[in-house]
Amino acid sequence: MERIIFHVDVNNAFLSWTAVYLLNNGYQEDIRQIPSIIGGDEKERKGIVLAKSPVAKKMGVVTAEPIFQAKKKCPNLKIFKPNMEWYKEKSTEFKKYLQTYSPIVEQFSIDECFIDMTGTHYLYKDYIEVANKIKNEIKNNFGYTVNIGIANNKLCAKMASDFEKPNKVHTLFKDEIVSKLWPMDVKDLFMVGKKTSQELHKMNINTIEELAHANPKKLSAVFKSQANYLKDAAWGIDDSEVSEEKRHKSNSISTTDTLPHDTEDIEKLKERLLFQTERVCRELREKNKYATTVAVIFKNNNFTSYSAQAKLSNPTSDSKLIYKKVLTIFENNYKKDPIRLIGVRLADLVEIKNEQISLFDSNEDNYDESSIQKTIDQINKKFGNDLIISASLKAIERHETLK
DNA sequence: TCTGGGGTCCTAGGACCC
DNA sequence: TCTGGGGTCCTAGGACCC
Repeated sequence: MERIIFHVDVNNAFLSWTAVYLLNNGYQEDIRQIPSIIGGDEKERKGIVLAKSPVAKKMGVVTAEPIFQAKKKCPNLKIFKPNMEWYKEKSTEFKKYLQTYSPIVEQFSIDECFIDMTGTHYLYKDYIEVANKIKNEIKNNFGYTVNIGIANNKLCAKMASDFEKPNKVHTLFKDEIVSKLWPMDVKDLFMVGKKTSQELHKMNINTIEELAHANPKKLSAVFKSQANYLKDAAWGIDDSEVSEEKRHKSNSISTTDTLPHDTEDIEKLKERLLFQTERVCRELREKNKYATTVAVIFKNNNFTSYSAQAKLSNPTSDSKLIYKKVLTIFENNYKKDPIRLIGVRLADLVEIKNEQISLFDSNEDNYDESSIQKTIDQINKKFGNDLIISASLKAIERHETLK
């Protein structure tokens, strides 16, 4: 039986959700109707466009460009701060609502879900009608609009939801590939970014139709294993399942900060790493997971990035043990260049702690305190003390510094 | 005050083993 | 006697997504 997949995409998610928040809180103007953006703090060097209103878009404002550039294009631009807590709330509410239509909902990002509607035809005869119902209910109940793509697989559903915005339902069924997908520019195909489209254009492949008919050997020579994906995608082929778990199986947790000023100050960098380690470890413990790999991420004033990673002897969620590893990696890899951004990443996360008793690790220095820290996390959460760092963590920092 | 932050997946190359 | 070749594991970097 042919599958039926919906892809539901919130239109201008951050901006729409902020608009709803403001209207709920007595703000008179709907910021979706004026030239506006959601953007980071320019003073903190986080000043880029995260989302834009349709009016701002019309004036040439694009996502991820610096705010000062956006202002040039659009002098009367109004800028609003992102509110991630609120966005997460709206995202959860969005997903929960969609689950009332099918048990198989996959959250693809904060503002996108796939729904497997196959087998719901006993309940809903006409899928386009259901999609319109969902779209309208979201608008009426929650105050923002969505696009819905309907297709026989995830890839085509995703492509369809992107067609014409906002507040639209589109289909891209098998028999519509030639008429709807093929005329599109290759750069609009999912997973074809800047590099890939440049390479394709060099090969004189400009439309998805041309990609569909491209010589497989030539494609493979340039794109290696990606060639298979490209060919399949151009023909609208995708067998992947809508799966709820897949997205929950996060295999890494990371945090990075762009610093207010470039710095070569080792103490400052280490202190930043300390807070970041605490941040990612707390998230790790919340998820009841243990990390196997620790990485430190750098970006210098030339925008050159580098990173280094190392394995822990045992998976752990103990901030103290992880911070020790972070410092070792930092000291062995920091190139003494002016640092613009620094961060910590935990990877190869496992569910169960693999307690490997090592003869050499049985000293006090390597005693795993993760269970104690979990308790501390809960207390901190209860009393709202978000930034308490345990004294022992601080001690490591001092100790390592003195060495 | 010029270019964010959080992810996933893939690849090339080195170390090591047989 | 002038350097094979398969396999695994690991790391760094890059492409891509929202």
